[in-house]
Amino acid sequence: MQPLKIGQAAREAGIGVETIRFYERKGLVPQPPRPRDGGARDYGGDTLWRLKFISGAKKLGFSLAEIAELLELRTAPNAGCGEMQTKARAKRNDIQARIEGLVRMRNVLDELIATCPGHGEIRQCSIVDAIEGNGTN
Amino acid sequence: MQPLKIGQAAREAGIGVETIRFYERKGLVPQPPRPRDGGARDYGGDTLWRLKFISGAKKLGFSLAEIAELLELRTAPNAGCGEMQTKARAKRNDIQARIEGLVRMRNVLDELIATCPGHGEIRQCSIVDAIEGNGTN
DNA sequence: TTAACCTCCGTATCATGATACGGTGTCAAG
DNA sequence: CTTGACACCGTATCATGATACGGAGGTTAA
Repeated sequence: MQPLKIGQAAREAGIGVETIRFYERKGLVPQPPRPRDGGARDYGGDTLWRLKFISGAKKLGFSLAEIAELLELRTAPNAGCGEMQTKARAKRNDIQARIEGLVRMRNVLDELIATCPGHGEIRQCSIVDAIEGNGTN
Repeated sequence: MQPLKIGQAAREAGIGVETIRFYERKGLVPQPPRPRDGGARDYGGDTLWRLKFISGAKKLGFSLAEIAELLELRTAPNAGCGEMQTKARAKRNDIQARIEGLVRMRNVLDELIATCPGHGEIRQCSIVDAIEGNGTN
């Protein structure tokens, strides 16, 4: 199996080459070893998997720090599944809270959209007034 | 009516004084004129309204750039309610997509937590596959 | 063999959204 | 009349998440 080069991996993960190097510097993915023959590094296998994982988690709104934690859930020493379970639970609650915040946001927007007539002058737009009220809370 | 000073306005809008100045530099709010008598600027009226609007819109997940557009809509001569509604809808769909991703993530984590025996290797945990799948899309 | 296109690496720069710092001025209470 | 709390202003710094640049070298295909 010939090496998956960084450009290839970038395309597969839907990110940029520079971004991969950035993740390496951040320690989110290990930099694959350079082959003895001096060719390009191999970004396939686990490295590609991690890149895809990061890309996916980012789309869900996780920060790189959080993604690092998620990755640790898996990378951790085989010994204790219990500790991992605890971490997973904490992360689940994190996510649940985030969902609830977003649902509230969505509901407010739904209400605004429903109330707005959708035509006429902006002066009478109920959305504008409602957003202002939202700031005071 | 005596002038609403910047500190007062900041408290009313629920933001910091430095943040107001930052918004001024960004052009999101005009800097109120300094009175001829040399006292403090008046951050009441429309300025306060804008600060509250910004604060409220931020809570709904709008970026400052988006908020600038929303504010312009209001100032525009023949701006309609329709445009405002369109933007609100777009943001709503944005948020909805994020919610759906997070719900998937939460469900996978729930499954992991339920399936995990509490001991042994974490490698078989399925949490990660779902996230990875999300990255490829 | 020469152009096009990569890899590799260090360093620099950018965008976003603030927050902090330092100095000056003003005002009001004690 | 001094102390303290602000206002005002320019500039600096921060965190996060990238993206760009420059130059050396490798690979490939016309």
